[in-house]
Amino acid sequence: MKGNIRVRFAPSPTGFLHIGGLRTALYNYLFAKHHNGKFILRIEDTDQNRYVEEAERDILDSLAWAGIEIDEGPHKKGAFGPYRQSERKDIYHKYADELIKSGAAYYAFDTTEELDQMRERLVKSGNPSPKYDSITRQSMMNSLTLPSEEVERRLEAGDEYVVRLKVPRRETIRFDDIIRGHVSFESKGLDDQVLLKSDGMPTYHLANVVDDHSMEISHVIRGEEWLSSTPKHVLLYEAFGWEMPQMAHLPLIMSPSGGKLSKRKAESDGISINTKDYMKNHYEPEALINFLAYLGWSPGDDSEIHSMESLCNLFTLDRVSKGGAVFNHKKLLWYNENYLREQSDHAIAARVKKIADDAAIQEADDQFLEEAVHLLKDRVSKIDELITMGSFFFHDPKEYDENALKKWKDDSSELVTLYKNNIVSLSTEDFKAETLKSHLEEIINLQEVGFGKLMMPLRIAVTGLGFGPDLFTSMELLGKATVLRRIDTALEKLD
RNA sequence: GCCGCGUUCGUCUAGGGGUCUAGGACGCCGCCCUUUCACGGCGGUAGCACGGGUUCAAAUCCCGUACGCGGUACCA
Repeated sequence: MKGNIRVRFAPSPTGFLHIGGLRTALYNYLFAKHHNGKFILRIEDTDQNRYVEEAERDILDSLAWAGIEIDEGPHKKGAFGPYRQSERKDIYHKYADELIKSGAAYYAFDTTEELDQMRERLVKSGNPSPKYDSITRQSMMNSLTLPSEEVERRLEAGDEYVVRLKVPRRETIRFDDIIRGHVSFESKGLDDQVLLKSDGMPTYHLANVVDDHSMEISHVIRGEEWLSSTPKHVLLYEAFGWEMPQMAHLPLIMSPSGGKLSKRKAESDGISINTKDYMKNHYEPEALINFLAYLGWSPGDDSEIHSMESLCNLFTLDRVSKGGAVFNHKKLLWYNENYLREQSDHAIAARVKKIADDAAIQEADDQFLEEAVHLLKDRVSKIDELITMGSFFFHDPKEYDENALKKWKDDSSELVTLYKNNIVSLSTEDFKAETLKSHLEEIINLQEVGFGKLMMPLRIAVTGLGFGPDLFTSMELLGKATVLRRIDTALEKLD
């Protein structure tokens, strides 16, 4: 790849950063870094109505959490600012004027009501997709139909107007997409897209072309939902006489039940849609990134686990697939387990202290916590599960797991009592996993029952659960006093 | 409806005319390990949407059909 690679991620601040948006950002970032290029963040805040105050902050936080570093953006000055479209209004106006002068665009004065009427009229006469096109515009109020004095008068009087792109009547528009190859559209299927809105803001179409050009963007990597408006952008580049950046339209992320991963769909499928939720729910950012990278792309070998750095090295656009990819939450969890397990007990313990809102854990002895983490971490998918599963290391069971209780049989009390009597005389130094286990074996042999007959009730008594880390090691960690106390309580409550 | 883009195991994917009785991963199932739950190890399950071409040969190329998705705004 020759020249300076510059790509941009251009979200509109209308809400929290969508997981699909994060993937688009990721692909842009990987592509940029692979080619030693720049990753630019541009805020596309041209829709005043949908603007959300906290959205920009959320985008920044989410990208930072994910490990995607911004080279230029609203908070990282570069030579091509400003990076917020709302701060570039005069630039768009200048270029809109240029288009009008060259005849590629025109003023239109139609009101919303008039447009509605036009559409209604066309639908009634059997046109299922009414357009403001080369035919329709002849019967509308615009600088193509109105006498120039009238246009002049209206503009001077401050009448509301929009600027529309004058789409040629019959023309085949072709372009090459890195992912999809040759793509072509007929101009007759396009309408005279509004370029400048009556509130003075540009639409996406104008703004994105002007900005990509003036920010010297080399590659536009965006979602497939933009594919069908690309011909309009082609027309714009042609009208300006600018070279168009290379285009790459990414496949969409789909919901397990089908369709674009929308808020509604995702929720009913039990999938979180905002990056923020993954942060809040303590996913490992590396896992999300790795998972997202593989959702629509693969390096072509059998590898699965890659750090961001490694992904940067491997990523190329020609290995992006064309079809939509279904979000597979179980695979995400699998990635999460991988990244969780490769961290040291020490590091995880420190993080657990931070995220736990349990005073007993926050104040726990580091050594003790680390040992607990060690016993637990192979059994959970996410770091927060460690806290719920390991709660018994810090608190006596308040209640006993309903499912586990099924294993508390008629003879359980008797067996547990025998075991208790057996270990009660153990000294603190002898209260070790191995010893605790051999004592249990002693009892079951004596009573001629299976291992589980005693082990399960004992587990319930000590932990309140029917599953978990190795019981004997856990008892050793808990210590004699705690274990005996819990056994007594259980005997009382469950007998 | 129209326009566009897609379609390999349930899911993510490898595959670019012969090496494909289609490879890997997640999931699921089984076995081993563990006298628990997991981890781990081993094995298994399952797929080229359909129909026509082209070719000695097609998952791979072409054309249709079906299905899916996207777009069709003074939203991005």
